[in-house]
Amino acid sequence: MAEELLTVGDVAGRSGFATSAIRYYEREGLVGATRTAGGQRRFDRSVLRRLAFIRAGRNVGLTLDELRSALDSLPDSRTPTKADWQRLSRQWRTRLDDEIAALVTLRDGLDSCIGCGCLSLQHCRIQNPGDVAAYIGSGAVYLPDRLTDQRREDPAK
Amino acid sequence: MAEELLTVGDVAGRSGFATSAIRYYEREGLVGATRTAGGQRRFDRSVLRRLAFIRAGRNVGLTLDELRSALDSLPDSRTPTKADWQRLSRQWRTRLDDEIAALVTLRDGLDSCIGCGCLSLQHCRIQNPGDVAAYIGSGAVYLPDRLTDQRREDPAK
DNA sequence: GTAGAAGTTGAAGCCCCCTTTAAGTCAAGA
DNA sequence: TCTTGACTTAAAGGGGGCTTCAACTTCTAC
Repeated sequence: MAEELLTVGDVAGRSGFATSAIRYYEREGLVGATRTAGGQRRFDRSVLRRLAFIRAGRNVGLTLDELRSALDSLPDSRTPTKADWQRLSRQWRTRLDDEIAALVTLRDGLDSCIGCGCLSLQHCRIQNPGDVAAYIGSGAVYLPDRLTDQRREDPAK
Repeated sequence: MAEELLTVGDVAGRSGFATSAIRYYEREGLVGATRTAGGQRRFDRSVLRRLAFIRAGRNVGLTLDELRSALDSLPDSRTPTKADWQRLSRQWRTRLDDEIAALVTLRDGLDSCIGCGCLSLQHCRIQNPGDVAAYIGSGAVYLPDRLTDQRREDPAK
């Protein structure tokens, strides 16, 4: 018997993403799908791993663009191995380290602000955390709201 | 002679905010302004301190709603003192501590993920950082892009 | 064969925080 | 007085990441 394929609904149920999100990811080229004769999407199980990667990456603060690039770097010719996934997620560690360092710098600056109460536009470190910005670099960096929004949408509703 | 009042352009030059942002903040009730007979805004110098507070707060990740609430808690009857500003910004310290703790938890989870390469939807800690979400609470929490976007817009352009 | 659940599309909407644009009005120096 | 730069407004736009809607079509269990 052939491999069983999954519908969007199946994928939604197993991944925790809404069907609309999964369709959006397909449109955006983050996941692939075949079609039935009638035009409905059918997904290989391997999409679940990609979606797991996407969810984890979003939690770390990566944009869909970055995730697409990362996923595009996976080999076409063979099923990605554990080592492939490790290679991609290892970079996140650095990213988180940088974000943490940025926040610590900001907090330390804030401490001195609280002490002086100045909020000076010229001097206050919380006003001008240039070193923080430089540390972080130019990419979009943020602690994702997703983190505060962990309740997965109910697929039964 | 009476106190000199500032135009939006003056305020923009001194605060580093764009004039459009300052007008927006006035519409949203974060800062006040009087009007000339001709309908132009005139700002008291005290607006600069409020804007400094707003910029710092945005850097820490507060929304304009939260900043409005904070600013509304300042006494109407007298000029806010250093102690008033300190009271408000002291809360940010806790907030940053929480954000840092959340990121550290996430990073530690990621370490184990890199180790196992699983990205399991059921088990992976980076997939389900429920403890992190619980720690942070329900408010919107994020490391603002603003931090990565520190170059102030040129008021002369 | 058919009901009804689940799938399809494109377009529009949302949220937050502003920026941009268009079409004009005001203020201040020469 | 006149010129010119700065100001005014309402309305629309943008970006990221989806969600929602309307109006169908397809699939599957009975």
